[in-house]
Amino acid sequence: MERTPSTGGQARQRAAAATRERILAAAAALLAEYGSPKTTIAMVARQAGVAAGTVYLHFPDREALLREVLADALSQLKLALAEVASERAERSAAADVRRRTEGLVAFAANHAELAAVLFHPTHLVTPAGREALEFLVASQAAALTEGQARHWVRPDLEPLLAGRALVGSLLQVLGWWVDRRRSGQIAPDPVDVAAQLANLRLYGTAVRPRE
Amino acid sequence: MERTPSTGGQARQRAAAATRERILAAAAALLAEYGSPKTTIAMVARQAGVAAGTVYLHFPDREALLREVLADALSQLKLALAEVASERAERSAAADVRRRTEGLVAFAANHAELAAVLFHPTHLVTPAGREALEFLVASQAAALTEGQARHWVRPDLEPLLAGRALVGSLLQVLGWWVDRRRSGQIAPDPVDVAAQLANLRLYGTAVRPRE
Amino acid sequence: MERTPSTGGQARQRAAAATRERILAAAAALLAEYGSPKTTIAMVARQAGVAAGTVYLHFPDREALLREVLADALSQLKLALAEVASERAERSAAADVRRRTEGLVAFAANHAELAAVLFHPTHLVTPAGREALEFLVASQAAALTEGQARHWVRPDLEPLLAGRALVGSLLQVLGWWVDRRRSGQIAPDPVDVAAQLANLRLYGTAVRPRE
Amino acid sequence: MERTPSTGGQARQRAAAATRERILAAAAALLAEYGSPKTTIAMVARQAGVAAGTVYLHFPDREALLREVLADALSQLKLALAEVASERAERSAAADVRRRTEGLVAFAANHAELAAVLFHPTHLVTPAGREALEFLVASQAAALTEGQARHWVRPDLEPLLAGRALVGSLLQVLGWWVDRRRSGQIAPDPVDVAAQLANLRLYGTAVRPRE
DNA sequence: GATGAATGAGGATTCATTCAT
DNA sequence: TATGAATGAATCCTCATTCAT
Repeated sequence: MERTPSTGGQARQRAAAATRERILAAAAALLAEYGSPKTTIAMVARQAGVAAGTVYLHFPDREALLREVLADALSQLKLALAEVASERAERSAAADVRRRTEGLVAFAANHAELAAVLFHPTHLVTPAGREALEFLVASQAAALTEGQARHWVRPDLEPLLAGRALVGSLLQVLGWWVDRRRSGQIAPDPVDVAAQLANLRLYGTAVRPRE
Repeated sequence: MERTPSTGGQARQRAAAATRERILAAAAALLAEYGSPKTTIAMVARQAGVAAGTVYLHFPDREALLREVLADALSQLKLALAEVASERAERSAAADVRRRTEGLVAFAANHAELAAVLFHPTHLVTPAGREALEFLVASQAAALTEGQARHWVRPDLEPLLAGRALVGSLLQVLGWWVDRRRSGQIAPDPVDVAAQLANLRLYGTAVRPRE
Repeated sequence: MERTPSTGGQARQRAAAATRERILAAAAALLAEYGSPKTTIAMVARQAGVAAGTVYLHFPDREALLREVLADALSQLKLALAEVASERAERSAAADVRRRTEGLVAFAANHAELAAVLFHPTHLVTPAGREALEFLVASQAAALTEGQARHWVRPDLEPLLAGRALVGSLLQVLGWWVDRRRSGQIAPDPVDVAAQLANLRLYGTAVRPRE
Repeated sequence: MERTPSTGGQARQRAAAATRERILAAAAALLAEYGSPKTTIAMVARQAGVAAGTVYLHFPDREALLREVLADALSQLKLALAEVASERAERSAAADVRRRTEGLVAFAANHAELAAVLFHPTHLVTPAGREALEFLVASQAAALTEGQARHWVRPDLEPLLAGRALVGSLLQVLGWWVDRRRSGQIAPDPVDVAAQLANLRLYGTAVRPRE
């Protein structure tokens, strides 16, 4: 799928890699802003300061470029989530959920562009976008299943279905939140967003009897 | 020099209206399947069994056709939801949420195509799609606000944020569910879907202390 | 080229003739305003208060309709000019030129729409428009030739060339003048226009030695 | 992220410029022959020996291409007229008019295609064509005004009106003349055309008392 | 590796013309 | 006669992709 550049001079290799990165960065910026259907190769090339043909030196076609941007974003997200997950700490169920939600919100805050790409609706219909979505669903489902094993999560929940619902709310809210922040509109504080999402996830909307 | 054309030709009027409907139906089917960017006028015309030019006899442009399909779908959804809402009955908070969720799932089941159009991610970036989304968010937020007034809903929830989260889960789950059903894959029972969504919404994922 | 309507009821025939006239009038109005390339059959039909198909009942095609509008306008012009020409009066050369020029300006003033159609640049490239032009050239040339015979017109002038030049100035000035009047802009007085055109034609621009 | 593209590839630049010129030339040829409404981009591309899309590489749209052809033709005309005007010579009024008229005729003879474009009736309704026309009217009017100041031109002439009339005859005669020459028909000698036009302009059609 | 001009297959839209009612 | 919905060829323009330099 990718092409290994010729084995010649290392400086050239490095330069080529840099070009490749510039193209990816340019594509990410445009995809975050406009979504896939409205982002043309010409736009990407211009933004990257590169000729249109150069894009095809580094990616076989438009589709592959898009896929790679999304894959990169997804792996960054995985990285961020893994970091949170790996935190060594005894945590209560609720604290764990809160911590993970904060991690997700932090990712959206710190990698706003990647988040905007990942959560852009038009990308959910591409293979790579769908893959990202399904990864999130799967990990949420896994978390729920594990939670059920530990009696943190209600046993009547269908992990796959509930996981998908949770991902839906996360994508929707974070996508909206990131867009607002990126476009300079007022947006709730990250701490609040995380708290709201975590509470909603843990306890739903209903008042709890005697809590 | 102007003259109002005679109103005659009712058969023709009916035929024209039928053509218009065929075009709308064809567009709905294709939009549900492929989303807006991949649905061309030529495809719509072929599916409707008319010439390409005919589409422009009934709609000023592609955009207007898309808008109308989405608007139709949205108004059908509103209709379905209003019906549920108008049911005269003393309902508990939980029963009310369940009933409304069932109504939504029923809409998705009975108007699978419209639901698929409405929930197709690519449509959320169009004006009409965004309108549909914001309508849902607003009505969820309103429901939450009212619930807070009646002490059904936890007062710490931010209605707009939580409403958006709820819409996210509904769109995600119902979109996925409708797609599976439409493509003939196995999909959970409507009753289960509604129950899961309602429970998740009411109580979240955590086990409830002594319930 | 034309079609004789069926021999049936006379009332119907009269109605049909009226429709035909309405179409011609509508076409004239639009051609005067927009010129041929921007005037569509749909526009003509709407303006005439008639269905698009009806136009084809009275004219074999767009081209024929255009041709007839132009032909009508030309024959009106011929009529107006013939009237002036037929005035029984002993006239000096100069008076004759002035009278004829006044006649042309009067036509432009009184039949502004026909004049606008006739003088619209885009019509000069159609067969009918070219015919109108060539008619004017021929009659100017004839007038010049006659003038030469009577020693009113300088013998060194090439009638065909000079006639074309005269037509050029008439079309250009009257076209401009009619447009201004039709669009409500300030425009010189008809008397002035005629006087200027006649003087220019008779004596050119140079001051005359001892006049 | 932006980067100024290297300026290299002079050969390519030259080739691109050549393509651009080929397109302009093709457009000029077709516009001269058929006028704007009948000249399609496909025709231009075919005539230029390029693909249709290539045209849009060099011109933003059809309109811009047309505008540029007309602007080029106009500037060539201005150049030719300026050359004549700048000739250092003591000239009598009549000699001056003759010289200028000869200059115009020479332009029509030497740049037949450009002249045909410029004088094609359908172009007079485009913004660029109108601009060309108004430029000519303005310069004729200016010449007349100056002539009046020097007592070469009759004081009773309205410069703007007379200027327009003169332009009308020039366009009409030269347009006709160029067309004949371009289509291989017999056409008067340039010297004769210039002489006739100049005489007509100076003295009109009437015999002059004692000349 | 990089360039960017060139390509051409679509895609949206218009409009003269036809024809069943 | 009149209608007006339907047709489809023609036109403008876009954009992913190629390739000679």
